[in-house]
Amino acid sequence: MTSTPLADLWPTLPGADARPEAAYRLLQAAVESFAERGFHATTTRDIATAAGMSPAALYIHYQSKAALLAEISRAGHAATLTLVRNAAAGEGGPAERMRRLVEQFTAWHARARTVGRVVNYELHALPEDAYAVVAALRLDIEREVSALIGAGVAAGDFQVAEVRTAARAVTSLGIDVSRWYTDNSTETPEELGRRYGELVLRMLGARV
Amino acid sequence: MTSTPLADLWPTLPGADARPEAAYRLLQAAVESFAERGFHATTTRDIATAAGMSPAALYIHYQSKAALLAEISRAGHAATLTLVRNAAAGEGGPAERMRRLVEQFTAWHARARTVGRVVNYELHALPEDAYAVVAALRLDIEREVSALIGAGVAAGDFQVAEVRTAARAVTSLGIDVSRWYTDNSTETPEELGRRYGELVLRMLGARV
DNA sequence: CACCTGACTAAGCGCTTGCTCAGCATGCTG
DNA sequence: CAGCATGCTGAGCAAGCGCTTAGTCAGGTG
Repeated sequence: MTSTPLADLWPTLPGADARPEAAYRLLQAAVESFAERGFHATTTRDIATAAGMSPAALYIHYQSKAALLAEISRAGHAATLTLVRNAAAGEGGPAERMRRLVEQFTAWHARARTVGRVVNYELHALPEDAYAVVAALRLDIEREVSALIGAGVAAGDFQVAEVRTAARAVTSLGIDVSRWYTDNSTETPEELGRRYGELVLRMLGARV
Repeated sequence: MTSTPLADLWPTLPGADARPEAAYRLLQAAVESFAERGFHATTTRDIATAAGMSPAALYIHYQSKAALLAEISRAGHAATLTLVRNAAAGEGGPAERMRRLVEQFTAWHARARTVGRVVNYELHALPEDAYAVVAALRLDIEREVSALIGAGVAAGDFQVAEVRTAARAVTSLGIDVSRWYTDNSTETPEELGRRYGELVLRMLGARV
């Protein structure tokens, strides 16, 4: 049972970057398992069994268990950065763009919470080179949010004492959603996004 | 190198609930290791070596590796609940009490970030009975925050659409601090607490 | 038909894991 | 002094780990 929009991250249709259906099933199984039990508590047998194959088949599609994690983390971070960039670069003033950013950032972390957990809470298990790639993406995300808050302050739309602290708070709220959101949560991802958008604008001192 | 105030959680001085110095050293080593690598990536040899003994010595003081985790999680949650209760029950109106709660909650998650990480991100590794104990404490913490927000709304001091969502946001901000705060962070735990207190009051629509 | 390729499995290797146990030193008690 | 409890170690066991290897089989190509 998953509500993770994995197809958004890894195209299943034939194409340049398409991968065999078996490789896709392994990714899906790894995401669910890493999210539920963590990387180190997940065995290659868990992943392979959930994907309907023997453990050896995993190594035809991926170099190692860590390579699977690296691929999930990279794609998840890339998708998040794209989402943030699109929202921040859209139409409207800083407040309108920030509202859209928080709405989508929050909804994504609720909807794709399994990917979100792997992305945010399994960083320490990444091999060094994969971590470097991902750390750069995280920095870009943080900078994008900081820049938008800075623009709002410059325009007189926001009032914050410290831009970096405010940016931390905004991203924190979204990231932590992937930790606590469950299938039983009464709010839909979109409802939660709208409410968080409202809370964040007030937090930033926006005149609404 | 730790700035975790472990002595607050487990008394080292002689007394009713005092434990041998060796048991305390094991706790300290386990907290650091679980926080940095996670429960499953930590070996009993890691913990024992960091505490300056052989792996076998661990089992004189604790039944298992999981029992160590359970003790850390229980004590950490109990301390957090006490902190929240004291802040919420202090002097002043809802806004003043909420400011104090957020300041202390935030500062604790920055100062004791290693304990905080174990408390918030290693729940899935807890044995079932230990998890039940801890889940009850978490519910109490959430209820305490919700009640304070509810009191503020009733008094006309806060304006929030959904008390539960607002409570989630408030606790989320504090919890997530233990994920990102590091020794290199420029803000002291107390500074961060004050800034977060300010942000939260605005988020709750307090007239400040 | 023979031949090849690519996806896959059964079996298992070398190693690490959590944990146990026999034995040793220390220091308290009668 | 003997006797014993306490805190600990060195050695190592059974189980489970990530990953490899040899081989199977379906399907495409000449």
